[in-house]
Amino acid sequence: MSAGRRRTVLNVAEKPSVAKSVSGILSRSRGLRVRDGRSRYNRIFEFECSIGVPVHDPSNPSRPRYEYYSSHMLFTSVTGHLMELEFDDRFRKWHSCDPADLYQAPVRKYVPQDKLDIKRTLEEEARKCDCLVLWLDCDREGENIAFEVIEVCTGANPHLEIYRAHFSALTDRDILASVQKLLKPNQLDADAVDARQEIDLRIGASFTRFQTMLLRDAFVLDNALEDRNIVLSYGPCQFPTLGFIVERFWEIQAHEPEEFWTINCSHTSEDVTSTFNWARGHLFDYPCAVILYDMCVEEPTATVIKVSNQERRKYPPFPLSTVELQKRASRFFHMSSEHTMKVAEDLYQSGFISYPRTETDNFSPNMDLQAIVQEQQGHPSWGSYAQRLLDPTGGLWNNPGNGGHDDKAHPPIHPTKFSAGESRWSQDHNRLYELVVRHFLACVSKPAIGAETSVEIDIAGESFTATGRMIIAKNYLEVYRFESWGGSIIPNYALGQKFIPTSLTLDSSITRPPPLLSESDLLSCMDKAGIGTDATMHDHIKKLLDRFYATKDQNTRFSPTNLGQALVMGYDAMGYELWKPNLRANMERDMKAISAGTKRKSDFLQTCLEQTKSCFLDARINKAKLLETMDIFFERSNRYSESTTSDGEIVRTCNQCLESNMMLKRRPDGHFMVGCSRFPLCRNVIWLPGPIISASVTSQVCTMCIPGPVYKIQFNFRRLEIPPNYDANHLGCIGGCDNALKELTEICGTGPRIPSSSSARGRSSMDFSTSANRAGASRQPAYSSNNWPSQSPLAHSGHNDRNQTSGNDGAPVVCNSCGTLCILRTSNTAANRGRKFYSCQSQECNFFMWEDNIENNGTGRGASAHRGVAARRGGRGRGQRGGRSSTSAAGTFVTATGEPLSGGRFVKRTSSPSDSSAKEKRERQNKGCAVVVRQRYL
DNA sequence: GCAAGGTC
Repeated sequence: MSAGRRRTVLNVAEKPSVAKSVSGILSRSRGLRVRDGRSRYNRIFEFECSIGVPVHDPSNPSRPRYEYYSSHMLFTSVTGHLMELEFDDRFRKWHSCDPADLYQAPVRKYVPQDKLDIKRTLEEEARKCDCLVLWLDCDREGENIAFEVIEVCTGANPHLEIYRAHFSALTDRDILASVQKLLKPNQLDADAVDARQEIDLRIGASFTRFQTMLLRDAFVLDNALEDRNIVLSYGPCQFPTLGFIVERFWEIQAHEPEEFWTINCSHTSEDVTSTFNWARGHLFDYPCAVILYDMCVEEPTATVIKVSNQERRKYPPFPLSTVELQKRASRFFHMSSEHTMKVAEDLYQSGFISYPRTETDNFSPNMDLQAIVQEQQGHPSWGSYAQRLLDPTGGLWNNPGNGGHDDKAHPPIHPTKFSAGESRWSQDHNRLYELVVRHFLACVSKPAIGAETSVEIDIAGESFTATGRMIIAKNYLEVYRFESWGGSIIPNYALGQKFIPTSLTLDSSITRPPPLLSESDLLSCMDKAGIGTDATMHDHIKKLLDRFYATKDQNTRFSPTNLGQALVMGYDAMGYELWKPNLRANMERDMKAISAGTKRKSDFLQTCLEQTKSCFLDARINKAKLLETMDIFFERSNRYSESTTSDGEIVRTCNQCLESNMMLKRRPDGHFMVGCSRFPLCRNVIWLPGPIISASVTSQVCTMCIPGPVYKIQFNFRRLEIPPNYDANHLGCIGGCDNALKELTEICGTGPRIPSSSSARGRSSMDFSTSANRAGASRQPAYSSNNWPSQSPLAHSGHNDRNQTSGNDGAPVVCNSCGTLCILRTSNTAANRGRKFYSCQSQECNFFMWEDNIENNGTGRGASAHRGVAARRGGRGRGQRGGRSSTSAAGTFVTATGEPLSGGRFVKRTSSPSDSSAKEKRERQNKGCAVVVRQRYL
């Protein structure tokens, strides 16, 4: 390119509004023409302008020299990403491949149907041009979109010279400077986004297909979910968002109220009552509180020991970012984040507010903030405040604070056009516009100022403090009516003054669980953990509602549904943190490394996909855990997942017909078999043991069986339906080498499962832990990731139609490692046939003790095994809740009534100290200590 | 029919 020669330049912005604004600035509105493109939203602006392009200077390679060209500018836009990532056609149908294949399946970027018009515009305009200048937003996504535009434009005109404009705000200064110093686009930023897109697609699609096909047809979901087309999606943003909701819900359920005590003191003087707060706050120890209280009552004279006066300030909020807009609209107006964004988008489109998707919470010094205030002077509600702000003698103006975030693309949300309300606006349009304007006016105002008086008194050595506040200047609070600054007035007290309190009471209260997460809380959690972006956070929340993973009540507080809980519980039980925010945080860290050039996209993709695929395969092998947690909340359906089992998984080539494959299949009654896919021409079949919960073909090949390869199968058995000396998780082979599998088939049979008259779902009656929801009980099991569901009432009832659950004294037997009820069973194994043993019903604990060992000394083989496991698992088991430890020795059994089983080394199980002290507290409270004193002083 | 990210 030779300096001075006139160029034709195609400029592309990320959205139509930016194309318009930048064209206006660069043309200085002189000779600006506009015409339609093929897309109705993306018009083309034309004007003349000079551009500065970098020229490589060998003498100073790090600082390019610039050459300037007068240019004919064509300025158009895209609308966000021009391309989408998708699997090749043959992997797109759900049943076209194993979901695990999606980790290697070829992917391609393509322009979707609704963007083809924009693509054609770009191609047509690119053919006329010498240069392409990219004006996408200056963030990683913008850089990635830039390369999508480059691909389309160079496809039409390979001779284009390509430059990137960098600007941090749509201000004259920034834009005019950037066009004079164009740079090259940054491939590393675009690479980071490519990697993110690919991983999101592969993880999301594989897990979504896997869990949908596994669970949708296997359970009778709630009525609302009975649409068979429901998708049980997994996504690296939606699941951590669900995780926040579920964790809070479990926290609430696991909360155990605790009583605490406070000494409250008040004093009325000059018709004003001051409330004095106890310096100790509150005590959980009742006797201690009573002693201190008694001392105060004995010598109730209060002495003023300190009086202080201080000026306090309440600062206005930082300039408004998207997340803050959503949080505040939710708090002030109960608007959902999704609705807020819709209304904000509408206000933006019609020019009343600035771009509503921004992380920036500080104003660039270049912005003319006074001009924005000036526009608002005529408003009937806040116009006079705006006038006062602009009055230099009023002293109300204050430069806005800096919240510390800058996305380098958009300013904070602020009003861009005056309105006293439009006829077509809904109430929410009015509310949101008012919030944006008042927030802006508040940002440029002085903080509120108050005078705070603090009085400290001493009663019998105990200290109490009363605080009063008087607002001296409301300042920003005058216009920001959504916030208040509570103040109370207290009378004047003099140092050394003595008085008798009007009331002195000992009051009890109980600790309360935290509230359910509000939308504002949820947005904060997501923001803090980096889940989603300002433009997508509300989408992730809405997705949880759409998928029936969570519900939102009238107070915008979220609860997980049974489905949401079951899924999170399932992944948690598998030991994966797929529902926690770490995955996304790690991804963000890796994206930064790719952008910085310290990590290569290809290396990162390879490592990350290998790890994720291995996690996926592992999850599939452990799918029984997911099925188990679903069992807690839902009944099994008789549909069984035909979709996953009709074709089956290949185990080996059929050793009879040698033509087809032997496939692992699930029978319509839920049992498993391995049969030749040539059936009925070939009738080779291997029936598998009845108590199998799940079976998955692994990639491991048996080294003994021929003809190979014979792939091993990961079995998961129902613990209580197989003899105790067999492992519930068994990697087996159907080729003939696996004696354990043969024995289990012989012992347990291949027929239907043990029927249960008491089970609504045909479950084994001993499987008590899954009943809460089915029985219509309102209480769901409390659960946290280190805290298994508490036992259902059935667990303690001792009702069991098949198994004895009591010890030799008739009382129920409780496993003292995990606190779960035990059952007495009879062994069927050849070595121990007829021998009785106690079996802990907790599937987490899974251990047993021979009954004859208990009667001898309680330290037999079973006890040893039990101890070993308790140690391996850190001594914690299912049903054992934090803070409540068993008082008995490890590896022994005691009865629930606290009596030891005969002859053994057993320890009495006492009620917890907190239970007895709580009872004592209640009794003492009922004696009315506080009431007596109230009578004395009132 | 899957994700998350842009945007209209």
